[in-house]
Amino acid sequence: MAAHTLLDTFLSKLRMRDDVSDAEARALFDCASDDAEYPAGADLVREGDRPHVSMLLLDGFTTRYRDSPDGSRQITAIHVPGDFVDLHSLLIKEMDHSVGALSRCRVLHFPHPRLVALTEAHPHLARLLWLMTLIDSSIHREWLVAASRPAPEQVAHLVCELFTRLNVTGIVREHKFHLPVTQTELGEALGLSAVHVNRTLQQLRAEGLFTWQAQEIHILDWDGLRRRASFDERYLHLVKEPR
Amino acid sequence: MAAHTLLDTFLSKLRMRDDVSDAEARALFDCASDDAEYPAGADLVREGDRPHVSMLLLDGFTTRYRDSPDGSRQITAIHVPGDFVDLHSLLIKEMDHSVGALSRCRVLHFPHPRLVALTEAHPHLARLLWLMTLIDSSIHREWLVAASRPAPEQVAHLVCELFTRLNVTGIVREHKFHLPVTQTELGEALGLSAVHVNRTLQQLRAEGLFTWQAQEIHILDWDGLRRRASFDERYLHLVKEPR
DNA sequence: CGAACCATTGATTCGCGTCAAACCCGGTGG
DNA sequence: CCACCGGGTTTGACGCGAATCAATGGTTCG
Repeated sequence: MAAHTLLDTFLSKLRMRDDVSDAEARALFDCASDDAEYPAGADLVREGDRPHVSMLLLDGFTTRYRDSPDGSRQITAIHVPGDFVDLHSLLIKEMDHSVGALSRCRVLHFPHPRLVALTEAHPHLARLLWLMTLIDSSIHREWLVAASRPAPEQVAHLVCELFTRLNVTGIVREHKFHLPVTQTELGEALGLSAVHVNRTLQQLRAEGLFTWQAQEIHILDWDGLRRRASFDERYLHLVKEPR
Repeated sequence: MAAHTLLDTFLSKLRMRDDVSDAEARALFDCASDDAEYPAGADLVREGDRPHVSMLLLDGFTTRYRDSPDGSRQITAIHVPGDFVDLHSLLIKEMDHSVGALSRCRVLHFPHPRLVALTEAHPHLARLLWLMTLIDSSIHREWLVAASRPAPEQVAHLVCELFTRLNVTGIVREHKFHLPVTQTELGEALGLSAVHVNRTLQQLRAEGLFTWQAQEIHILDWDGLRRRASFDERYLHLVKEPR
């Protein structure tokens, strides 16, 4: 599949938030250069790097994370196909965290000079890219809110979020989707130990809300899960309006 | 003091990250409309609002927060003089959290239509505004990392962050600064109970790192505090370079 | 067929929440 | 001037959620 076919996923995410003219879409496509592939476990960017391209995730899953000197890792974000994984490096310049591949994944490069030129030529499109980073920020806030709630709520909330975000990409079918995240990694994202994650998953399974086996999530009771997680998708801003 | 004198604080924050031409500074100044004042405890914006202006904090302290149905409150950010408290509402449109005043505070209004025009006329300035929201995002990530560490580290880290951010504004003198935050609010920011915050503060005081009495923070041992908090200010991106 | 990784389970410990009460303070009003 | 009050701080007792330590299966893979 050609890279710019997959770019459509990103475009559709933009178009869920505002109209994007054909000219803008073309300018965006023209902005991409080559693509690259990484095996599971590889780092796409590392803390301290000064990338000269931003990467759009075409296929696979990635995390943003920070390692502590004591060996623990905190995952601060999970990215799904169609997300920009490090658009912020365009302006932040020096990475303050790393981006790692959860699965084999493919990315499309957007050289920074071209992106800068894009913001000059297409201010509206620039605002939409800005918006996408603002939504990332909103997700961070939501994780902060969730962080001080009991483990079952946290896990349920993350499942709700990923389900909702993946629904947009067409990856979900029949309330089932693949998520290449181990229980250890889930713990790193939520600030829980792998042991406790395991017990929490068992509990939620027993409640009949969803199953999570062999990296395959099956949501059995969406409304119940939403309630369990106090999930309110407004923070994802899946609303189309002039920006 | 005239409002645009205080706007200089914001300008100096921008200029710590990149050059800002006089023309750009003037365009920014012209973008402001009127100012407003709020008493401590008031909300500047509420979840669900659709503001038509963004507010620059001239004086005082504010929080971003979300209230849960069970009555608990989670503070996701603290803003200090010279910060934009809701620049993101420019593109996010519908607020997904509230902004409350920790102290009496004064803000300067920036009507959204003018800001949009600004992004069209001054792409570089637009990128700098974007950058400021990216730094907010970076702070969120740092809080996420800190959230899964023991209480004393968390508190120490927040003190380090605020000290560093306030240093830029000239509010700090002799390693002392005023911070209108109660122990309850500190708990709401860190996801700790007020009781535990109290005991944690006592412990840190006993360690001789800093004192926090009557909303006055006095840092006694900056290097020790940094070490205790594993504080690395790189995430605040206080570096000047072309953006 | 071991090595490595992941999921699972049990036992124990500990950080932190919760509940409850006392204390300290500046502000208010009789 | 003192009784009163409310918000914030402080202390103590108690219990729970989650970390830690340690060990056992299950799988995949070289």
